[in-house]
Amino acid sequence: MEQRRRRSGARDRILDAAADLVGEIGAGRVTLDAVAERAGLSKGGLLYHFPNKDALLQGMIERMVDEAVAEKDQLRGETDVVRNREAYLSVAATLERACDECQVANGLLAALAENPRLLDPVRRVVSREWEALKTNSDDPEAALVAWLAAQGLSALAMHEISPLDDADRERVAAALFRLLEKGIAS
Amino acid sequence: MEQRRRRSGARDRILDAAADLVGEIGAGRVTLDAVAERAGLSKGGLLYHFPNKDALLQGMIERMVDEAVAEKDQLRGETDVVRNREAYLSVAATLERACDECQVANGLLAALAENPRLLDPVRRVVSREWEALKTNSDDPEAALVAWLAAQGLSALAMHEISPLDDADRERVAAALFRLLEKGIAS
DNA sequence: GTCTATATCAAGATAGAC
DNA sequence: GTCTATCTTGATATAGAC
Repeated sequence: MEQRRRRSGARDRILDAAADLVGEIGAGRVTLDAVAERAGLSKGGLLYHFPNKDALLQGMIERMVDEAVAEKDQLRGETDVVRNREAYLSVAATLERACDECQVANGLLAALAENPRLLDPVRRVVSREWEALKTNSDDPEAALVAWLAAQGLSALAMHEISPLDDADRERVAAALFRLLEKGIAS
Repeated sequence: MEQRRRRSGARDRILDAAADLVGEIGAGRVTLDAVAERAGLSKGGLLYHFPNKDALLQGMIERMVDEAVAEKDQLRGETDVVRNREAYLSVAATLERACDECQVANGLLAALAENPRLLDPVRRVVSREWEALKTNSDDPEAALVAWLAAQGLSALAMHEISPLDDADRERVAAALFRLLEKGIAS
């Protein structure tokens, strides 16, 4: 009974394949056939796990949101920064991710292309983060600006239009952390 | 010969219709039939102006980029802020737009869904802005952070996942302008 | 739980009339 | 410059065997 940890095996393979394909050929062009082939099973097999395309996209989004939240939570346990803590965690998590595995992007884009309502889970998380920042930050202005900048970074990377090179990224990271620590000058 | 100013009339009507539809039914579901109907002509007529769907999407993107640039240029003539001027103009333009007519969003999303390469014009403009910010700003750190935050605002609005209410928006605007004026505290 | 069909349908694109 | 066909393709989804 070793299969408690992986929810299904095939399920995750399918989601991985779908995410890859969105990145490669564009969200609007991903087909069930292609996903099935990439995941190493037939279309019939795929449709057993996800009865239709919306279910597949919904699965991508949900896994993606879960992973992003988990990432931040893990960081929460590893860091001892206390000033503007929530904003720090968000910014650090965003910078860390760096779009190596930009599945975040892929899932989002696919959802947007097919059905904007699939973004509801993302909407919820973003809303919750924003409220937390407003109420729990030591310096809300700095926290909100830094968080928005991190969102900007993430969006640019996601759409693959980011003009930042590595040096830029370091520079921005330093600036954001300084902003969170010191605030905006007065 | 009064038709110098409007490039074709029908052309713009088609682009408007396409942008509307992307917002309403999702980028991946826009069809040439639907665009033609909305624009008040037949599919054949549409295909005279845009020989295929990629050409239509390319048209949306190009018009969108042109308008954004024009908006910023107009603002350039109307404002006398000098400190971190380029960043100020970008931030102000972003805040102004506020997504009343979020065609920016629509064009982008449609392009992403169908063919990531259609974003090349956007890539160019973003890259140019970023370089300008790095070299021409009085306080590059503040300018880059503020610009990124504006990009974040824009992205959130574009994907319709923005958690900001009107009060939030004013608060953020004030913080960004203060950041550009005063810099990050040291 | 996974496979092979195949039904069904809609979309993009073409050709040629008006 | 715009229209009405029509062609062709490829995608979702179903049914039922293994």
